[in-house]
Amino acid sequence: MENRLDLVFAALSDPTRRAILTMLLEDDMAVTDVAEPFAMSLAAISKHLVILTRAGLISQEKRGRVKWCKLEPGALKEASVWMQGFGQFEPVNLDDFERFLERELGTGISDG
Amino acid sequence: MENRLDLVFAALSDPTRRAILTMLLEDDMAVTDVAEPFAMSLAAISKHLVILTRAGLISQEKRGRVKWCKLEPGALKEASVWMQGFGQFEPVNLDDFERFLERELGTGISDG
DNA sequence: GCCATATTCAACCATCCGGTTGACGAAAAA
DNA sequence: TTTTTCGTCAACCGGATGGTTGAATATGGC
Repeated sequence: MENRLDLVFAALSDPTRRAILTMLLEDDMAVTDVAEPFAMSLAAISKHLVILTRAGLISQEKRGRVKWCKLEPGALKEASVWMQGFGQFEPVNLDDFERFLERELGTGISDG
Repeated sequence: MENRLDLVFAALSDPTRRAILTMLLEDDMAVTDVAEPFAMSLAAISKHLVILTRAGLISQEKRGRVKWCKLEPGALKEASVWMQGFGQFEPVNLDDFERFLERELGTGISDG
């Protein structure tokens, strides 16, 4: 009886996966290119992408032999709704977000 | 090298823990009272509360032999900021939230 | 046809997670 | 002081998670 919210939050709990989402904000990417900055095997990244896909956070489309990964930010909405119910947070500005991105990018990525 | 965000999202990925947070929205509660509606042991709930505490989502204060649990919604803010960066979601209304609460309360709680 | 590239699959490993039970310690009640 | 209540601890269990390596499966290029 696994909830969509379970899958989304579990997917977000890993810094590698959050970093992948962040990269995909920029543009769609092939699996190999997603894997490039990380100090782990392609197979490991492939598994992370499965988890993100199952959570609905990304979609993957194969064109030729290349599988493209695309961010699906809508899946975050449900989780965002859930969270905001607790804090009645004011709308967030993007400067805050960028600050967090910087901290995120400092962790979980080996080079780049 | 565990990130605060890791802990918060991991804590939120379990429906029992989300239900506990929802209960604490109402009021502070003793550990035994938190455990009461769930079909699992007190020890299991105690572990969940440790995880929520480490994530900063609740605080616990012992008065006499009773340990009180208190919601700390501020810990959600960082995670909320992170998430909103992806979707530029419009501010959420509380009707949406209540709808999700109903779905949440249908899972993970045995009676009540 | 043959080789290289892109990605996944399968097996394996160590660790973590969510639950159990039973023992324990501390505080309140009798 | 004895007993009950509150909550955690310790040991254990099965299954999930995050990583590895090597083989397998497409697809594209020469």
